[in-house]
Amino acid sequence: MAVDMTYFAQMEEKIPRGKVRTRFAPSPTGYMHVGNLRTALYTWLIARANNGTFILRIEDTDQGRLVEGAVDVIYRTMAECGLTHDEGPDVGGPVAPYIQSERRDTYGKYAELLVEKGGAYYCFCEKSESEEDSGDFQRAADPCRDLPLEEAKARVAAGEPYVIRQRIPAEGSTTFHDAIFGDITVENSTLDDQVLLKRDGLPTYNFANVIDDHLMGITHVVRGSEYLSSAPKYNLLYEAFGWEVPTYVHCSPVMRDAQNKMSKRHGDPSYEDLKARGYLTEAILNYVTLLGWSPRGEYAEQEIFSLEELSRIFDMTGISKSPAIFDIAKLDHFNAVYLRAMTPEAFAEVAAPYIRESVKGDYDIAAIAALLQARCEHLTDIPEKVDFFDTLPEYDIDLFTNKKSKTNPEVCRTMLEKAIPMLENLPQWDNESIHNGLIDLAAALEVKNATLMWPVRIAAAGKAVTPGGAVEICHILGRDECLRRLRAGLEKLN
RNA sequence: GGCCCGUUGGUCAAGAGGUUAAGACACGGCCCUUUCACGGCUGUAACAUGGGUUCGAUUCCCGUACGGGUCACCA
Repeated sequence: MAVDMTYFAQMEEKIPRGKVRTRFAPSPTGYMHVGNLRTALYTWLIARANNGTFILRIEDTDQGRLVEGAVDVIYRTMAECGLTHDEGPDVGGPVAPYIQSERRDTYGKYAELLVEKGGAYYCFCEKSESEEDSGDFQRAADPCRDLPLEEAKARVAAGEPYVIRQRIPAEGSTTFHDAIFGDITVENSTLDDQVLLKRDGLPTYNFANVIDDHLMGITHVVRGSEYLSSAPKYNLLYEAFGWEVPTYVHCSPVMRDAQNKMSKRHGDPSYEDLKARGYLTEAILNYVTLLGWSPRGEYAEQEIFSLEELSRIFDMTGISKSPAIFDIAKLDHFNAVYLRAMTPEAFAEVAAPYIRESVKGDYDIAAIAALLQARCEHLTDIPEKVDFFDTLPEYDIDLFTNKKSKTNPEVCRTMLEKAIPMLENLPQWDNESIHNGLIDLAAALEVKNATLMWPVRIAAAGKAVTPGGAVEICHILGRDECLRRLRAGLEKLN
């Protein structure tokens, strides 16, 4: 059988060269795990930091695991995060198609090419499950390994079922280089003659990966460290084809605790879950980037980075070798930092829907948002904090007692008796007027500010802890509602 | 079990053969203050372990322990 070399030559010609090219190649399983997101992020950053090209490839060879709508989740998440791709199924590109199921024919051709080159062989053995864990692993001496090629081809032609296996050298060792882990050497005798092309004619994941990465001109292969052990086989494959080996960048996993990866099974949050829990995309990306990577040089002390900034300074040598435990408390901190850094207007805009969850009344939403900005770590904290605006909660008279403010029910009664007429007669109902009115009153009464402020705030809000103090709450409530509540509080004290 | 990888405070982490071993989160204290926050200051807390090499190792080498990964016609 003559192998059609023009096909391969054409494929080679299409490969773009001279620029860094990276790819994110998810299987469409329906979720963007935090670990996946981080891999996508690092992959994208490597491309951007090197003025390279970032490619999205969908690896859907496992038909059994397909999940409806899963590809959309990927597109949506990538777009939302700003991880724009230059080539992909939706935008096309010079080495299309970018969906593995549409590249099916290619793999078989390359598998046969590899057989011709001696790097693989036809295997007719039945798969055996029996000899699985027989203690120490010994590479099975496959009888088909030494079958004369002509004979093997004849059996193939006769319709006998077969797989194509990689021919691993029996002796020697293989060394490959990883950008993070350095040189790693393994004995070839510990490597398996892995299946490249399955009985059904479809490629195995490892094989499809090598073929696609080469044909797409990928220069940096970024992936999880679970593939570290199979990397030597990849190397051997590239060598057998006579192809240039890409730079490997293996990333250690994101863990939920010291011994388990983050996983959906354990209920660990995906990107979408985090969004639903009130985290900002920017905060998630910033935190996730730093989980397993740290900047060097002049940026070594910096922790807050925009994606744009990262895309300029990201340096893959800062990726760490050891696994990192995901710490939600630290994410909380990043989220809080991002919330506080927003302009009041921008914050009001994102906070409004959450405020509206519990505030239906006709209140100044922007004013409420202003109180919230420094006081929440998640947007989802908001509804509970502002629930007192619509309805004054039932509250206990004990709330009027506060040691630090030097208040007790009697004192509070006096304070409210004095505050109510003053507030009734205030010429203006704004923060400054209310503030001055109360401060002046406290001075006139010769009590500390807190002694007066405390009962006013308690009566106005009915809660021990509120976003904002007496002044702001009175203002937002409006004079009528505020006075109604203060009178009710006084009533309670009488 | 074989092979591969990893191990700096509770967490993320910087770091270098000689440092008072950064910084951030969390935690404690203080200040500010109209509650709570924000902000400011401050404190507790770490080089897994045993051998080498060296004048000197947390840093380099070897072993051990612990943890992870991998050993599919899954990806």
